[in-house]
Amino acid sequence: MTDLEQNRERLIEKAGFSSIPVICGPTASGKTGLSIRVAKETSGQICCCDSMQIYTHLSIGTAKPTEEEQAEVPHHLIDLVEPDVPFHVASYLDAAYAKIEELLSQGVLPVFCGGTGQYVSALQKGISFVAAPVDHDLEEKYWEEFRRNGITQIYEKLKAIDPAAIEKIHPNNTKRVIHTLALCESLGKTTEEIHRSSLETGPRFPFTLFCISWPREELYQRVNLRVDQMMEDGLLDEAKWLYDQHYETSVTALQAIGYKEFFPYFEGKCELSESVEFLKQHTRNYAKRQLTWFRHMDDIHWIPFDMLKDFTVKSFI
RNA sequence: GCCCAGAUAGCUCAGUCGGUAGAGCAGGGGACUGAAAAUCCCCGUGUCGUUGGUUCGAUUCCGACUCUGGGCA
Repeated sequence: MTDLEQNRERLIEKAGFSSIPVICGPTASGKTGLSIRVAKETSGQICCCDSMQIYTHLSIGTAKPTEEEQAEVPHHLIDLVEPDVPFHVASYLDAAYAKIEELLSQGVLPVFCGGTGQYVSALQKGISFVAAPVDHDLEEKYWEEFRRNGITQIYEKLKAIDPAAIEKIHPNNTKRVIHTLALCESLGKTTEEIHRSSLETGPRFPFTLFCISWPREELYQRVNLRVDQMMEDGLLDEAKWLYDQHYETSVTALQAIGYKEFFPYFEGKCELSESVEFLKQHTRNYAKRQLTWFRHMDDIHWIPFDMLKDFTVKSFI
């Protein structure tokens, strides 16, 4: 019996459902509200699946569930680390699997909710990341080389040790070229070998994915309105706080949409209204990229916006 | 009222020494195995303001008109 089958039986026995629901959707699609309803319907608790809500202090801009929402249903996998602590998919998976175990031991169904396609996908596919992290110095060495000589030699080097990887990575994608090269060198394997072994164990738990869908125009309107609401809720102070930390530029939290857009304003380089427009713009762009992830995921159930209020999860899980 | 500069893609603008045009952004599509709210790839027909003239041919040159900036009264 595989891990997946065993865990499915445990899930049924402990929580009364045969799979873990995952509420996906682009930003501002209504995931939080739906996940709370699903959690209530199943007496479950919510596990966030979001690469920015895991940071403390970043709350308004990341659309983290509010205190009131968290009071309705317990939320997990948010506020895991300070904004300057490195965090990534592998760290997320460790935390997620631990939390699932914890909830199951209490007989509680985890209800996942989030918009980070990479995290959702890693859960769904059951990707195992090897414990040894990539040699940071090695990666830094290649960045240094890139700054001196450009990407060509680095790209050729990757081509020599992993010709198949080249097929999938565009030379302009510096970040990925360098990371892949450092990864292959650190592990002494090709990406194909790394991918194969990462999928050997298969999915740990059965997940059932849902995605909320809106007509594009309406979704963008919702994004614009939500940004205005965030401003009323005090986003600017939160962004100022982050700015004032003067973290190193490599800190991931500084990439969060809803913060970086205000930095030029704090530096007197643009008007506040311009920052707000950029923020709306970037959020819309992001929503589109999220949809690309979800559209191409296997076995995902689409919930049209006008079916949202009648949606119940029981028949699916 | 006069003078000057503009008017070209949804926006900002480039360009065509006369042979019907292209960048950035926006928008659309896509990729994604330790930064992923990141990073990267692909997609450009639009009465070239209106109207006369010159010309085989005008978005391009010339005139008038309209509108928008700026200046002078």
